[in-house]
Amino acid sequence: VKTKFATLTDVARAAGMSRAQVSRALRGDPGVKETTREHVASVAANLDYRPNLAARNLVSAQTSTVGVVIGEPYNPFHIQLATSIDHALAEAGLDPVLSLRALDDASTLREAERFINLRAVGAILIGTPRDPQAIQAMAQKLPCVYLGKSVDYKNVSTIDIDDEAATVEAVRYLVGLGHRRIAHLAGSDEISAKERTAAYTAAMEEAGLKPNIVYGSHDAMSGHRGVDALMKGTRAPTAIFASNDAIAIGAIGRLRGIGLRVPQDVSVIGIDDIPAASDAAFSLTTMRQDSGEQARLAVQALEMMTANTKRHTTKLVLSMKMVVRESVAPPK
Amino acid sequence: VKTKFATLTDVARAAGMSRAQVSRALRGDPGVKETTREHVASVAANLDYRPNLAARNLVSAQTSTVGVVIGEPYNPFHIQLATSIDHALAEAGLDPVLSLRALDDASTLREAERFINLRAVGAILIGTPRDPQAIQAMAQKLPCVYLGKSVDYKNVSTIDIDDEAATVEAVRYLVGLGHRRIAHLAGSDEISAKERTAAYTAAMEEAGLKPNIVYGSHDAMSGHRGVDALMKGTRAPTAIFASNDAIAIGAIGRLRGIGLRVPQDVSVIGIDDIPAASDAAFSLTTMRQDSGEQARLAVQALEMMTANTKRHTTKLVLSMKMVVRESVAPPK
DNA sequence: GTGAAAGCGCTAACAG
DNA sequence: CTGTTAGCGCTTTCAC
Repeated sequence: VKTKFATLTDVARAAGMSRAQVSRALRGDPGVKETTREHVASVAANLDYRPNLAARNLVSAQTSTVGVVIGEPYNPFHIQLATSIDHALAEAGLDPVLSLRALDDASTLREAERFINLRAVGAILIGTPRDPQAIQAMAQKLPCVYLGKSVDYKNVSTIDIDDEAATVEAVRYLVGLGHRRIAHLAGSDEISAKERTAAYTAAMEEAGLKPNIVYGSHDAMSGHRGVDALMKGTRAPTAIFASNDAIAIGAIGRLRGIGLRVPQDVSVIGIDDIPAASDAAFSLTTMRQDSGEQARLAVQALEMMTANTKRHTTKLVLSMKMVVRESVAPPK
Repeated sequence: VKTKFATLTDVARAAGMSRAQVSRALRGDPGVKETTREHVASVAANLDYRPNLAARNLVSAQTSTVGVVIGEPYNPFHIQLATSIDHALAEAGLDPVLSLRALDDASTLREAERFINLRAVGAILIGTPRDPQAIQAMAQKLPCVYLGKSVDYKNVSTIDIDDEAATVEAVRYLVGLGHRRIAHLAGSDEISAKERTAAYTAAMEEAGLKPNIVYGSHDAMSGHRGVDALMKGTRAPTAIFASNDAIAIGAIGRLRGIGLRVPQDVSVIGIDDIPAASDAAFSLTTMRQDSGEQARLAVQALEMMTANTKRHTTKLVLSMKMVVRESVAPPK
């Protein structure tokens, strides 16, 4: 049975006062007597009143909706970020509308369309789209905050990670421990992956060491395969710097699979600090990205863009902190 | 700069006709001359017109919004389901509003609240909440379809999986291959996990075999630990029936880690058929849950509930199909 | 096929 | 502190 909802008018009548005052009372507007507010609240509860968001948005010409696009739904770190953003948004009184549809050209535009029709105040984009033009197009239509590595978009606020610094720190750490043969399990053509690979190469050369790179993608399977490629060579590494934690975890699994111990035989270090990294089974040493902080900054950046009349874009670069666990040791 | 959007009135004026007709033209209403429609479309495009969904929903007193709650965001199968539902909904002309907030008492109610205020036509719930009361409460407020194992909720359509049949099929398959020592890596207290464990026990006893169960949870780490528990015993199993693929994959990784080959030394079978299961690195034999079909049926069930005046609930039980890959072999 | 009129449920001035 | 008055942008009868 399609139930009709009680309207403000119903509540006003039942409470014996004007709709305007009821509206104010319900929204916690300052100019309402405390007793009135309580009375209204109880009447509304009795009637099971539900504010109609459509009406509210229509008349106030603004919403509290923020579109959130998850670039790689199967990437645990993206889910973690999305969850953090969800909370950060809620704290700011904003309502996320999530999208799982990957950021390719067509679907991005379609999602943008939807956000616009919803009159969303803006969008937060997680992850690297293949096509920078798609996000650029989206940014033309509503304030966008991009989380993750990106080219220098115009009109887009970005929360970047200092991949280079993190990579250098990781490599130097391994070098400092005495490792000489440090291999790199790289991602593919995401910008962050490329930067990490470049920084790795530079750091190795700086230390007078020869880079050893196996390309793959940012998932566990890739780590698995990467180890196979690495270990059949004549100069097997004593340490592996993985482009992210998923790869690192896949690599650890595979190393053990072929009878190698971590870290006694091979050390492994990753980037991200996904939930699984801290699990005792892996105890992965890694460079932590603070998803909570990124989320908070993203929401803040969005608010800056919407508050001012002139869209004030933010460009931030966050650094990562090393989390030392048990997957790294000096070489034998 | 906060841009104002063009309204229907603007388009109507520019097109030299009434708002009503423009509205019909834009929405593809039948009673509009073809030339008119084209004209309106081009004028609207020129003005970069965006229909205001709030206004539309308000006046038509209905939305195309469907709330979708993901119970376990870190469970790849849930993400897969959510993605399928996303597509199925889009095909039905409905708009998903996703929620990552787990289904505990408080947040469920809060999400329900939000869906109601949005005047969503219904909700699709993925996964097993700890608290059945929360979902029951949600169902009282809007049509709900529950995906996954559940108690027999009233007023909730459910798309169930035949865990028992799938389990029995898996166990019999192993028995048929000659396995006698078949262990079970169980989940925890999710209903589906319990059912699988119960069916496993029954199937083992039916075959005159002694059950061997290690409890854990539905993730890869649990498989890892489960293997450790299993293999240090005196009667190590020749086959493992895992309560889901995540566990199975964790188990395979760990088996290899301790020098055991899969399937030569130990066979492993799972349930779900998550993306990683088909990866060459695991090649996991498993019982497939068809997420696409589940999604389609869920949307269909929702439509049945909203179409009829009396909410017609659906209770479906889907069976799984075995996908034979390379993680299972006869015992040595 | 097309237009005119009448609101949907709510908030935002503006008065008191 | 509270009420009155106007609509927000759109769809929907109901005419023509």
